Amino acid sequence: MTVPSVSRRDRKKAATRQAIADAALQLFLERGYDQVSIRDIADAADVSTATVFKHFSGKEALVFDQDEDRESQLIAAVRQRPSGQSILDALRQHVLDTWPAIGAHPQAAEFTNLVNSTPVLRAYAERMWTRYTDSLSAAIADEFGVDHDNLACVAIARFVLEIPVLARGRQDRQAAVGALFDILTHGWEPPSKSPGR
Amino acid sequence: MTVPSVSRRDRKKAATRQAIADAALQLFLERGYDQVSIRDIADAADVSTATVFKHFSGKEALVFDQDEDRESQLIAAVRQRPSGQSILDALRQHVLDTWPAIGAHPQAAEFTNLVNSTPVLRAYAERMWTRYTDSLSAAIADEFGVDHDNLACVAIARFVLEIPVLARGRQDRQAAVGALFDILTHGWEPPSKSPGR
DNA sequence: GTAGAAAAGTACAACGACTCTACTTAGCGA
DNA sequence: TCGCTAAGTAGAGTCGTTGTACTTTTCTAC
Repeated sequence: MTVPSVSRRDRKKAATRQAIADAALQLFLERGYDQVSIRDIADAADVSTATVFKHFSGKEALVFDQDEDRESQLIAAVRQRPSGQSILDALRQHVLDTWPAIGAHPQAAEFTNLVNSTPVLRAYAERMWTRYTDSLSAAIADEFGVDHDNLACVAIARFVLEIPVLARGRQDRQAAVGALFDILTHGWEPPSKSPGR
Repeated sequence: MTVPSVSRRDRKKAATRQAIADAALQLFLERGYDQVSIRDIADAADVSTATVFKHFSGKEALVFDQDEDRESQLIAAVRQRPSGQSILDALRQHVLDTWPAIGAHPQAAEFTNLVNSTPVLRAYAERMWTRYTDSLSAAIADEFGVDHDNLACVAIARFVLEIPVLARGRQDRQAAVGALFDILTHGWEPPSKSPGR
């Protein structure tokens, strides 16, 4: 797939990064996040601790390796949506489309468990999404020709970005995403008792 | 006002806590959050660093001193609402009622500026609210007799708790809170161009 | 009042995340 | 072949935070 690395240097750099990420993930899954120090990871990957921080901004970033460019995809989904489609529908479709890939990991279950059972990782994961509130709301505001800090735009951006967080861990994520977008589209309705969970 | 401290010990304890919080706030406002170490604060308050952590769970908690018991108030607003009032209306009223007190600080402007210009503090402030998602959603679910992890209940709890975050820094917070609750009640509507900001 | 429990505070050492500086090494381009 | 640059290393240092063992203060019960 994506192998734009031409030079040997870039290849080696990527290899080092990968070695660190792999070592980190394995150790985290084995012992738990708090029971693994940066030094442990550096030793396992056979690099110095300084090198770890050359590749990753902090310990939490080691867990969420391929953070990718969610931001640009998000903006594109709004800007390049089919004419006539509402922004909320475009975002709903985008979330439904790009999401299965994330759960396709080999050790998805253990990984989810690791994140959910480590408070600092839960917090980091939530921030990964809400970090894009500003750029998403700016894109939405542009579509309507209003100020970037328009309250309705900031609000819907934030609410939409909460949806992945809320849907995580649900048995039927597709249905959950749909229900959450319905709340934003039509307003909240009290739950019905019978269908339960 | 609230002076339930009877014993001298409790009074002294509260005094040292206050001394630490005061010293911390002053230093933070003077130099900025990152330019002040725990040792600086401890020295200014004439206590040891260990004492600082006896009173506050971490450096960020020094900024948000009177965190109070927002949680119990929130639950009470749902549980003890007037009969016939919807949960969303009860929460809207609760937010509108209990909020002016927070902005009544003497150095409110500088304080807001401090928080907004320090990423770690922004993150902490957001988490202060969303931390109560679980208990609020449980209370809401109880009102309807559904499971605690009912999606609609978790979602509305989370969205409501985002409202204070979204309304912070707005010129007319009351109006902002109202508009945000309207989104949750009736669904999102695209912004109109003319009224602008 | 005084003894002793209980809590607040201190000094000090330690750990882990992270940064900085100066140095070495390896790939790249001429 | 000769630098230039970027990757990596070693090692010391800062800072937040915790744990341990000790002193001081206050409360309580005799």
